[in-house]
Amino acid sequence: MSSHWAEYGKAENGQTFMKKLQRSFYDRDTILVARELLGKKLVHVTGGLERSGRIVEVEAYLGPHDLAAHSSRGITPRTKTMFGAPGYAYVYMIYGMYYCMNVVTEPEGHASAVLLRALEPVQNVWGKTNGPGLLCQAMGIDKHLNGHDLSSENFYVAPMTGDEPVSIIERPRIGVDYAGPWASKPLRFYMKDNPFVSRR
DNA sequence: TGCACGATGAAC
DNA sequence: TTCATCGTGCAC
Repeated sequence: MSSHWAEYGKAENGQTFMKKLQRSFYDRDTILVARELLGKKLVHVTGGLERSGRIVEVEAYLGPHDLAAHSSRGITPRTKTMFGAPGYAYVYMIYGMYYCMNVVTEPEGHASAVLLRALEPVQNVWGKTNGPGLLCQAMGIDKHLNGHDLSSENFYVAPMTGDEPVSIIERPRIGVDYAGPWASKPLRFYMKDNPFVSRR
């Protein structure tokens, strides 16, 4: 795990005061990445304001063969990011009023991703974060961040030391009833008893 | 060029 | 259970 942490932000005395996940973290099995994202911290810096939240709920979308995944319809202008390299944000508009944020996983062309569904507020987050649309709203995430590199300085995921999830619950994904046999697969993961998950 | 429908959230 | 609201994908 620690090999996926990139140190940055060296102080003048040589001390490292921050770490973040690097591309190798995302370039692995999607279910593994999804589970390991639980407990990590999503950070977004805009206009000098650093907002962050602990990831407490995610969903895995495995690739074109996964009928619930956007990539199952092939490469389109929207899904282009999902077909790209790992470690980039896939952000899209849903229902004409909300944005959803994913993290692209596995090697380029694999077209898999992890949807971030809920956060526990950590810093400078005021609105609700218990749902994919709400967390984007509260974190100031919108379409201009689609395709954004998550190893960048203003938008990334970092470990929260000594804050690993105790127990992970697996359930079918939300809102994918149309996906036939893929609708019931347990690809939604959340931290047991966490009050910030979108649904129980 | 038109149209049905969402990886949602909130109200009733 | 219904509705707001509009980009996307696919039919015509």
